[in-house]
This record gives sequence, C-alpha cells and structure tokens, in this order.
Amino acid sequence: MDQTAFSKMNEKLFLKNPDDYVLGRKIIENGLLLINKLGYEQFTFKKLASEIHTTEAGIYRYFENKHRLLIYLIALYWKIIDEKVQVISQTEQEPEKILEEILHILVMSSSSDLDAWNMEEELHKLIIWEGAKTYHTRNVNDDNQNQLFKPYKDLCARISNIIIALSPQYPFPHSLVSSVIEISHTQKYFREHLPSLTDFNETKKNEQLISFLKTVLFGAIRKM
Amino acid sequence: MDQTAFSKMNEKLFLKNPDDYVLGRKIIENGLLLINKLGYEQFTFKKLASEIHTTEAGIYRYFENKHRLLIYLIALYWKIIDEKVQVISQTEQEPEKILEEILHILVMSSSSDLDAWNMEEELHKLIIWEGAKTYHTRNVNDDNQNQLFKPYKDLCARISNIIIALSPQYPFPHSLVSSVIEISHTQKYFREHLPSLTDFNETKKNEQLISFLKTVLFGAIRKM
DNA sequence: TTCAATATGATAGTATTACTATCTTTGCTT
DNA sequence: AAGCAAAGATAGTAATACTATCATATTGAA
Repeated sequence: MDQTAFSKMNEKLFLKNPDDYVLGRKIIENGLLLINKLGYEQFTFKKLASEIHTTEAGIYRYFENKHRLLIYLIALYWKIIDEKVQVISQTEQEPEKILEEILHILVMSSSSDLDAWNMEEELHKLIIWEGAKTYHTRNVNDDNQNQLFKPYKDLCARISNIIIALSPQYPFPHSLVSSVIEISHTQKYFREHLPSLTDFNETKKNEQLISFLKTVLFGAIRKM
Repeated sequence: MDQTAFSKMNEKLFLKNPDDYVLGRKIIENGLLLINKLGYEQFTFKKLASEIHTTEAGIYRYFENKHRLLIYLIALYWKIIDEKVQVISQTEQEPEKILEEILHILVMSSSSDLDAWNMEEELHKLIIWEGAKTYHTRNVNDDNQNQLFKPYKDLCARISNIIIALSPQYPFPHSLVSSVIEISHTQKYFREHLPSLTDFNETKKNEQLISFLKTVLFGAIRKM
C-alpha cells in the first residue's frame, strides 16, 4: 500500500489519528472490508467492533460516526489516485496520452498485483458503491467547509489543468473532469447491475468503458 | 399535476396502491415534501405519520419501508419526464432540436407555473438529492428484477433511439444517455454544494449547464 | 524505579429507528 | 341493517447510534 497517502489526512476527519495506532489501523482496514461486504447501510460500528475484537466505544474514540469513516476512506482513495496522476503527468509528455492514462487509472483497468489483501481494489469498490453517499447528505456544506472533500477537489483541479493546457478555449474543464470521474463509476456500476443503461458486452469490459469515456472527454473539448 | 403518470405504477412498489386512497395520496405528497425537507436519512415514517396525523402502522400498510417509498417517488418522476419526452418527440422534427429540448427538461430550466404546490419541482429536487440512493443498495439486483427501475430504463431507451437515429455509427448510445442524465443531476448538485468541481457562475446557471451538457452529448456522437 | 499519561477493554445505559401485531372504530355498499 | 374494508389506536421488540464511566495495561519521562 502507498503509505504516503495516509500522511496529512485532514484532522477533522477523525477524533484520534487512526494511522498512529494499532486499533486505528485495524478500524480502517477491517472497516473498509466490512463496508464492502455488508454495504454502507447495513454496516455498523458494533459489527466492526466484534470483527476486530474490540468494542463500539473503542471505535467511537477514533471516528465520530460511520459517515466520517466513509469520508475518511474515500479521501484516502482520492489521495492515492491523485498521486498516481502526478506520477503519470511527470513521466508522460503528450497531454492526450496523459489523459488516456488517467482514464485507465480511474477505471482501475490494471487489476495490479495479486496481493492477498489489496487495499486499493477495495477502495475502488468502495467508491463505486458508496462514493456518492459522502456528499449526498444534509451536512455537505459543513463537511465541505471542513475541507473533507479537498482530495477530490484537488484531483479534479489537477486534471482540469491538463484539459486547459490542451484546449484553452473549452469553457467547462472542471465540470468535464468531475463528470468523467463520476460516470466512470456509475457506468461501471450500471454495467454490473443495470446493464440496459449501458452498451457494454461481456468481453474486454474495461476497454469498452474507456473507449466510451474517450468519446465523452475528447468529444467535448474538440473544436467545433 | 400530470395524473397519467400515476397510472400503471409497478405494483411491486407498494403494498396497497396509494393513489387509490386518501391516506395513500397524503403519504405520497407529504412524504415527498418531508424527505426533501429533512433528507432521506433523517426522514422516518414516524415523523411523516405525525405530519399527516396518522400512525406509523398506517403508513406501513402502503409501503414496506421508506426505501420503497423513495423508489416509488423516483419512478413517478421518470414517468413524468418520459411523457414529456414523448410529447417533444412527436411535435419536434429535427433530432438535434429534440435532444436540446430534452436537455431543457432534464435540468428543469423552465420553472413552470407558480403553483403553490408544484409536485414536479419537488420531484426534481428529490432526484438530485436522493436519486442515486434508489440503486446504490445491496438490493439492486432484486429491485431490478422486480422492474422497479423500469421507468428510468424506458426513458433511457427512448432517448437512445433518438441518438441512434441521429448517429447510427455511435457505439454507446445508452451509456451516453444515462451519463448525460446522471451528470445533469450531479453537476447541478455540485454547482450548489461543491462549486469548484464545476465552471458555472451565478448568472444564467441553467443555460450554462445546458451548454456544458451539449458539449458532452453532441461532442461524443460527432464523427471523428 | 516509580509515576503519570494514555491506549484499550469492559460494562451499562438511553433515545430513536424500523418494524410487527392486535384490537377498535368509522364509513360506505348492498 | 349487516358486513366489509380503511383507518385509528396502542403496545411491543430488536437493532441502531450513540454516551458515560470505570478498570487495566503499557510506556516513556522524572
């Protein structure tokens, strides 16, 4: 796992930094697995507590509630993606090629190493199933003021800059980037659960999804 | 309100057809208002019951749980939109013009009549805030098998047909349509709550959003 | 070595949620 | 006038989402 993403997590996300303590790290790792297993609604601190042989109260020392834990995990995901995008941006040269590489990262087409426990894949599953629940809440504005969504916004800004460099005349770079990110998740979800909302067949799924995202991304910024 | 949308609602959505009874209609109307007021998570049948001077048990006679009520309301929304799209399709002639009209419908740019109680506007608010919660559930597959999402899929298919007529070579008409629909909601939401993920300023908001959606929709299907 | 701070464990308790069950009353239809 | 279904009323339960308090174990500074 990429350890640098854990550093400098927004302190508003937790009561006590989980990455500094044994129990805290167990909460993060097993919390992620258990949310993915049960779904966010069915997930409770009590169930997690019994999973890691601690108590509800123990978990509440780290996170105010399960929503904060969710936002923490999603923020972690965005930080990891942002770092990958930074690396790509530095190594690649053509902006088109960089953007295409970013699409690959967003759909997690490279199912990476066959680690027994691959946090990144779990985080990817989490964002597809539960990502939108971080901000579809009556607390959005407060949470946003507390900078809880900063990693997502940073990533969006970084990719937008590539669009701006490539197509300075295009008036909606941020909207385009946040849209492509969101639909990379919803299309992957629809493909599995509401396939008639998509056009993907069983073969080379991720390639088809990336093709689609390319028609959207490059279609939009192309000059009329 | 468009009364035809209520007819032929999928019977799996309710235990007793709310549109056939006084109490049922109160549940629908005040349920919609109360979910919008409190947010889906804070909304409970108990609160709704006290609002309309009935009891929890009374509401449970109509809906298995609040999630079913949410799906019902969202299905109603899609039916209303689908009817509007049908009307446009019949009156308009050029496919481009039809699609542009559909974008206007999707973002609800015409804030219609100044009725004291405008169900359509409330439903539009509901879909923006809570729409994604209908399918981001561990029950998606069951719910989908029960046809609970049929109105959405019907709408998507209908609009896709226009795309196909306009651009028969484009390989992803359904994905494009479901994506445009989804981002019409998320971008409107981001504009209000996470504006740095968008590029819209305070003036003529909906026109800007529609411009953006046009770059995506027409950009994607344009021949290379 | 001792003391103090703090991480964690253990237990208990509360208000609210998400239901289910049952019994009564009201009002309309035939 | 009888009967049936809609709606009201009340009660109860398991689970959720917390909060509070007290005990124990570890560790690092004096």
